[in-house]
Amino acid sequence: MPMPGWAILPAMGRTILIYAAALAATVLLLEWLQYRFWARELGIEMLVGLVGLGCVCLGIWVGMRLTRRSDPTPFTRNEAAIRSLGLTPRELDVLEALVGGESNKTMARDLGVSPNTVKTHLARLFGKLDVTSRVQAIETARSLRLIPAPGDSDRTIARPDG
Amino acid sequence: MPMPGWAILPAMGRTILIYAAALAATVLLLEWLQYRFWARELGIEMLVGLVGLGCVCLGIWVGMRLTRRSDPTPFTRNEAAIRSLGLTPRELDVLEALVGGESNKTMARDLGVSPNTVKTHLARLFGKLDVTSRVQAIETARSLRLIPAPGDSDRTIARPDG
DNA sequence: GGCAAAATCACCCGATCGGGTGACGACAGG
DNA sequence: CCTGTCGTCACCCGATCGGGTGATTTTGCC
Repeated sequence: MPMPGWAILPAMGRTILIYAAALAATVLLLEWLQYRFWARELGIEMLVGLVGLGCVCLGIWVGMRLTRRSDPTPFTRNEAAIRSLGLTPRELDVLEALVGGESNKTMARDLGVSPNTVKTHLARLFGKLDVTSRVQAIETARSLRLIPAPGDSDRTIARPDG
Repeated sequence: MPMPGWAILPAMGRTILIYAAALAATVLLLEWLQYRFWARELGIEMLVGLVGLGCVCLGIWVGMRLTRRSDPTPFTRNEAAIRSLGLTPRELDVLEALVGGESNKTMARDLGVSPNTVKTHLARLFGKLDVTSRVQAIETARSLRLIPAPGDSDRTIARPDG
């Protein structure tokens, strides 16, 4: 389910409603039970302690739900920026191949075209992104969400020692 | 404060201790107060409700503290990888300058050295990272957590001794 | 059919990069 | 004292890059 951005506040509101309902139900339940049996059996202190413990657990659960991030960030490509920059599909292919750090010759082989073609696409890409080097093109493209940044889609964990 | 890795669990333990102490203090406070005044004045239901409300707030606070800890990912530089690769401090400076996408000449001016020196550092960097291009060096360095990735917090944790 | 955009490829040329080698001074450690 | 590491700089040289121009074919659209 896509879950658009405006849904987060209603989601939190629903959580708060659930919490309020649970609290009210607990209070009602206690009001119904307490006078009859437990107040005399356990004593007021123990009863209050149990209520407090239960409410603390409930609060922890609520607090965790409130701060839980919906963070995975599946990386939606910025189509608006692509259109406003006038990037063609082939130029995007070259841009995606660029992040591999390969040479123009290798990218040309991977894309099935001539190195000269890759050079042409790259030149137009540099002009449209207003950069002068491959690294700057990658940085700019990532900041514009044209290509996924490391950590967006797949998380590469480093191993400290070999 | 360097805050070594083992300190995170004691930090959570401290939070739990604070929560336990607050709960105990609340219970003791109530035990001291309730019999004298409020139990007769407000009635048991209101008292239990107030206790529950307070404990829910306390629980929410605890829950938020427990989950907010691990979120920001402040990018701790992988010192182990730096040592295992044998990267020198100056090579790391060149590596950090590399992500700007500038030419060797510009990096040399920024670092206050000759372009030939930058070339030498870059050559050794490429050899140690086992790459052949600037882009690959940046990608590898990011995957090894040698330099911050675009998604990470841009605030670098202090280097140990400079 | 005509037109415009896109994609492809070629060529030239200067600047830069990447690899390799050698050298010199500083500095720590055995 | 000697050795190793680090940082600095220089030179050569081939490969690559980046910029520019021009041309052809394909594609889609009016």
